[in-house]
This record gives sequence, C-alpha cells and structure tokens, in this order.
Amino acid sequence: MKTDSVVGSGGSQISANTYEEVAERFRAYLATQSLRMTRQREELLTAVFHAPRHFEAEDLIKTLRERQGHVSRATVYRTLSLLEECGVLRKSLFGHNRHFYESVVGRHHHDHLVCIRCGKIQEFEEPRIEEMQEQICTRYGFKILDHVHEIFGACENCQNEPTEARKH
Amino acid sequence: MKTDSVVGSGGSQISANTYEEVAERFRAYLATQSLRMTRQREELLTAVFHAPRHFEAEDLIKTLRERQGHVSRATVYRTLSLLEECGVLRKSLFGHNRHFYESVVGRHHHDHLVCIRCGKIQEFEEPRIEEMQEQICTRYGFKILDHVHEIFGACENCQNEPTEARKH
DNA sequence: ATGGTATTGAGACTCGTTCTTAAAGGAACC
DNA sequence: GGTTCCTTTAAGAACGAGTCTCAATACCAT
Ligand SMILES: [Mn+2]
Ligand SMILES: [Mn+2]
Ligand SMILES: [Zn+2]
Ligand SMILES: [Zn+2]
Repeated sequence: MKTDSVVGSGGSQISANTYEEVAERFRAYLATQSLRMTRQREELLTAVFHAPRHFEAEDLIKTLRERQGHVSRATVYRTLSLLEECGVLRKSLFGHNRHFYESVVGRHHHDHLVCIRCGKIQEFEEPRIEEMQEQICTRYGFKILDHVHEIFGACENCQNEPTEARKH
Repeated sequence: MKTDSVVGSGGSQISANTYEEVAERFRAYLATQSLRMTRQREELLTAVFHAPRHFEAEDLIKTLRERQGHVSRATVYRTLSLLEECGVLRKSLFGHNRHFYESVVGRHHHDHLVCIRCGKIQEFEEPRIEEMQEQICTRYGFKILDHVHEIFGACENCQNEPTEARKH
C-alpha cells in the first residue's frame, strides 16, 4: 500500500501558509512552555513543511536520516507531539492501527476517506456532521476535545480489482 | 482508567440475542470457511457473551486464564478476528491506540463518546450522520466498508476534576 | 564566559499483536 | 479401530510503533 496519493479538496499540495507563519506559531508555543528552539526542532519543522500532505512518523525519520543532520527517533516523536499540541499538526488514522500526521494551519477541519487497497486519501468537509456531533455532546453534557471520523473502503479505481483470497 | 462503566443507550447489559443465535451464526461462518468448531472457540464465544459491553482482548485472555480451560493468547486473537469477520463483534477505539470489542448481533449501529479521564463510554445513535456519510461516499464513488467515528473528551462527572499538569 | 535548565541520542523497554513450529485433534474413509 | 490428511493449538519468539532512561550536550539569560 502506497503511503500517499492525495486527492485534496482542491487546495495546494503544501499548506498555503508560509514556513515563517508556521515557525512563528511553533516558537510562540515553545516560549509559553519555556521550551527552547533547537537545531533538531528546526529541522523537523522544515521536514514537516516539505512532507506530503499526509505522512507517518517513520517517513520523517527516514527522510532525516538520509540528510546530514540526523535527528533521533525519540526526538522526532517528542517534536511531533509538540507540533500537535500547538495546533500545527493533526494526527489521524490510516487504518485500525496506523497513524498519520498532516499540517492543519490555515486549513479547514476535514475528515478522510481512506482506501484500504491503494492507500489513497480523499479529504471531505461536512459542517453538518460536525454540528450534529456538537449537539450530541451537548445532549450528554460531554465536553468534546477531539474526534476521529475516518471512513475505510475502496476508492473508485480499486473497486474493480480482484479481491484477495484468505491466505492460510 | 477503569475499563468499563457503560451508560448504554437503554439496552440490556448483555446482547438481547440468545447465546444460541450468536453461536449459530459463528458455526455457519466457520462452515462456509471449512473451519472447525473447537473447544477453544466455544469457550471464547461464551466468554465474549458474558463479557461487559465493551471489552479488550486482554480482558478475555485474563478471564480465560483464571478458569480451568486455558486458551492461548494467539488463539484469542485469531478467534476475535473470526468473530469480527462474521459480524458478531465490532472493533472500535478507546483512544488513539487502544482497541475494544463489542457484540453487535441484534443491535443497532452506534458510535461512542469516550471519556479520556475515567474511561466511561456513552453510546450514541445518529442516523442522519450515517446518511451523510453515505452521501459523501457516493459523491466520491467510494465504496464504504467500515468507519470509525469516536468522540474523545470529558464526561459530565469528569469535567470538574482538576486537570493534570505537564509532567517533565 | 558561566551556570542552571532543557534537550538530546542511543538503546533498553513496553505493549499489543502476529508469527513460527512442533505436537495434538478431528473428520472421513477403510 | 486405524490411517490419512488436514486444521488447530500452545508456547514463546518476533515484531513494530511508540516511550522511557540517563549520561552527555546544547541553550540562553545573565
Ligand atoms: Mn487530511
Ligand atoms: Mn458500543
Ligand atoms: Zn484505492
Ligand atoms: Zn469521565
């Protein structure tokens, strides 16, 4: 399964924000937490900025390993969490197990159709669903922090492919 | 975090179906796959039938270990997958990582509000969301097989608890 | 430049899950 | 019952994503 063949909802390949806008948000966040901007965190940010729309932690690790400036696995995970905390990245699901990240600064909230055959990700936006979610939470006095709404299935291209048989 | 303090949508604690109905479905499925009903598979089925509404694989393993008839870890996972395949069980998310299973025979489809503090699970049913999902899939020529729609946050009880500070 | 925190890298570790393999079980036929 | 040919199992090794540990190093305010 390929890792990324995005069909975006019409946007550009890379976030519409400039690197500086995103970097600024990150720096500001670090400041509020009395955390420091380091060479590693800067490199990670650059890598994230140039990564495809939906990427996995392991992709970043690989990318960075190939370059001069190595960044350790632990640091990658630590930094991804920071970027998530400050609203630069969002973490979602590829399948029942795998995760991917995507940059969300300056983008609308959206959810995903994930093709379980070829890995293609189709983004969708449906404010009415979001609104109903809110209603449901209100009904139950639940304070929503986060949600996961991913739809798994077969994209148009993959629907005609022969199905795999049970292997045993 | 406790593992299960369900507030169901009004249903009974255990699936409304009789054990025999569920067992029959499982046997039928095994037959179609030329698989056999074994002592272990039977014990698993019983354990599943008596488990709380939402349970984890590890819970079952523990339960079975305490009894006379031991069933190995590998067999538990294999059988849970079979039960999922034949529509007896559904697998969902507790958090970004953890999974739980629940019996779905004879129950309506529903999704969950998961309290990230105490682990309480509130089920909800919203046909209009399901319908919109279908519309979206139609729009993109996507054949839906499965979806995950879990909402994470704080339940009514947990909203007033003091928040934990960043630990470092 | 110094000093006191924050940060890092490497690798150990965890945890859920899957894989491997040899031994045991079941069904069908004799 | 015995034989044959599968399927299934148990146990533990292996895996993979992610986290933790801790000694060595980097930041940055002063
Ligand atoms: Mn997306
Ligand atoms: Mn449920
Ligand atoms: Zn596809
Ligand atoms: Zn709660």
